[in-house]
Amino acid sequence: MSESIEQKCLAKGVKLTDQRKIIAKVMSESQDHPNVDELYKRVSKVDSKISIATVYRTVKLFEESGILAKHEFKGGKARYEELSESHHDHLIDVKTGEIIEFVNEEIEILQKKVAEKYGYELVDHKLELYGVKKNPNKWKKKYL
Amino acid sequence: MSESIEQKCLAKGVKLTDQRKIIAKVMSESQDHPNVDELYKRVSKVDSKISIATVYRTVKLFEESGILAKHEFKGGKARYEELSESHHDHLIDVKTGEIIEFVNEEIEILQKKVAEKYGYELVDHKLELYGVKKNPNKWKKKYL
DNA sequence: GTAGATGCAAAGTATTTGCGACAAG
DNA sequence: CTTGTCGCAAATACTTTGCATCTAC
Repeated sequence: MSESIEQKCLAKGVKLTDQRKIIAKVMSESQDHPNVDELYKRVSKVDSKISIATVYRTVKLFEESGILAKHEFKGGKARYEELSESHHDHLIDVKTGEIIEFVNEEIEILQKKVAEKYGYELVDHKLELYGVKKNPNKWKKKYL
Repeated sequence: MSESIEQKCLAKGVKLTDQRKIIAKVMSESQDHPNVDELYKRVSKVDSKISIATVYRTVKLFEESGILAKHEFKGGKARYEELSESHHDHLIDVKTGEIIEFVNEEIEILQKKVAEKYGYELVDHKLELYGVKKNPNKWKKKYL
């Protein structure tokens, strides 16, 4: 396993309070991409006295410290996930909201090239694919 | 030139009021990607009685009708642009906020492939590159 | 001990909506 | 005519902030 969020905080000089430890732990254990409300709910189960203001302040701090990634998917609330060493992008199922993480090195390279073509150094990017699940049972159509 | 926004409204059965005509015209003439506030300002110059609620309602309607594209660039307000037949993505200068439109067919194809790999049909996507302008005057560094 | 963090409630920002008056087809 | 739109102000949703208190280092 890689560095824990707590370790990252120490490394970046981010003061480790009880609240931050709890939020860090909850995020670490989250396999999905919770929004602040959802995160607040999960955190509240551990310590019900933590305020939502602290959750907002903490995710912002963690994001600025490169510990969490913030995503603003189409028409939804901001969602967060732990930033890992391996970069990935997202494929969102528009019907179910399910999120699939994927890596595509070719696209990464092409993005860099596009930026360079215009005289820019790529510092960040956002790639989101929105799709609907293909029906593998084509035969069903025959009965409609 | 391609179809005007007014023509598209007729084609889609969107009722053409004076307010919508003005908003359509202002958007057509905008070469940038205005947010609602900015659009409201421009529209107000033509008819100061138009309310911002109407501007919000109209851009939403136009977006749903496939007439305008809505963008939610990092940490900013939603911005709009006229949807043209030629799809493009955006490269955003993180220092100046300048937006460069680009087309990259290779990336488009790869995106489709990624979606297919996971059993999805791509219905939409968002690709935003964030960059800083490279300094072409490398010599400057010598004097720092 | 002190700079910075927290909880609370209030304020901010962006956007949506209820409603009576009004206008397009 | 009738259905949908407009302007207005109030409401909503999400996020930030001022302030007094508390805590990690």
